[in-house]
Amino acid sequence: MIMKIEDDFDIQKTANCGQCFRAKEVQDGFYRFTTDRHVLYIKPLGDSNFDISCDSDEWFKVWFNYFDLETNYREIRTKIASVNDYFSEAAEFGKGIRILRQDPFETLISFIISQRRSIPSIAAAVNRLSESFGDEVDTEFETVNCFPTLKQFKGVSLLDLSSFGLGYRAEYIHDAVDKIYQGIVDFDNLHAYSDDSMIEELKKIRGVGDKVANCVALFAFHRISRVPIDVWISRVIEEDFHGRNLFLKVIEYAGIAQQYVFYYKKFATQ
DNA sequence: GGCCAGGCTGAAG
DNA sequence: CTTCAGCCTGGC
Repeated sequence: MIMKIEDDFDIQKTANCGQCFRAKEVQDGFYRFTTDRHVLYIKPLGDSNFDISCDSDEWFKVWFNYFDLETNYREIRTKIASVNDYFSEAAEFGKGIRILRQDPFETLISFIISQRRSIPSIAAAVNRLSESFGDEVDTEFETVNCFPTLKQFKGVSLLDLSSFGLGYRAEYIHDAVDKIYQGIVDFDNLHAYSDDSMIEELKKIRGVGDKVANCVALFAFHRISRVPIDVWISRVIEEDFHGRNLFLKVIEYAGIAQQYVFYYKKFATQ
């Protein structure tokens, strides 16, 4: 069906800006997104129209929220752009990016894997895990593997995990699954935590530090004032902001500003 | 072959 | 509190 979406919404940028690892361009301009057991094929048709593969019921139950369509990004982008020239250019370059509300467990495991690796290499590892341990869902075009659930990960030994080219991260994933399963990390209730206590709770997991914890807070729980500081954002603060953390100037939506800036620094200025 | 990548840990200053 | 080597593996 056709859906009209008037606000900033660029499928390609949203899929490729580094916040998610399983979104993919499939064919004929369609992008495939998956979350939980849902699969969506979506294609921009121009003039704010999008061809989507699901019905209106699923769209409003699942995807409207996933793409954060109730938030007015145009308004936020304009405010971010008004800070200085750098933010203005980054916001223009990243215009259309939306901060997804991804599945928390998938986000956690994906960003544990992400440390010291490139995006394609992260995506490959996440896909291998999905193909080996995740459920299969049939769509009208293909069979898609879901990201494995906590239960499915629980059934995988550390030894088996180690055979996935995850290196030292295999142990971190094993620890994450273990601590969530045992309730040492209160994962199911994280949505009720304040930003700071959420980060603290996540950091109980081995291999989860400030950066990964902030990615989970931002990309799964939509805590949009959180700014994950990776090497690219550090470089911006050093090289372009002269050591000042200018994200503080737009703290209410600093996470969105961060994503524009990350995308700009990594893909436009290299 | 050598070096480095979208971090974290643990040890030492 | 801050710094820094070492870590698995794949890609160049």
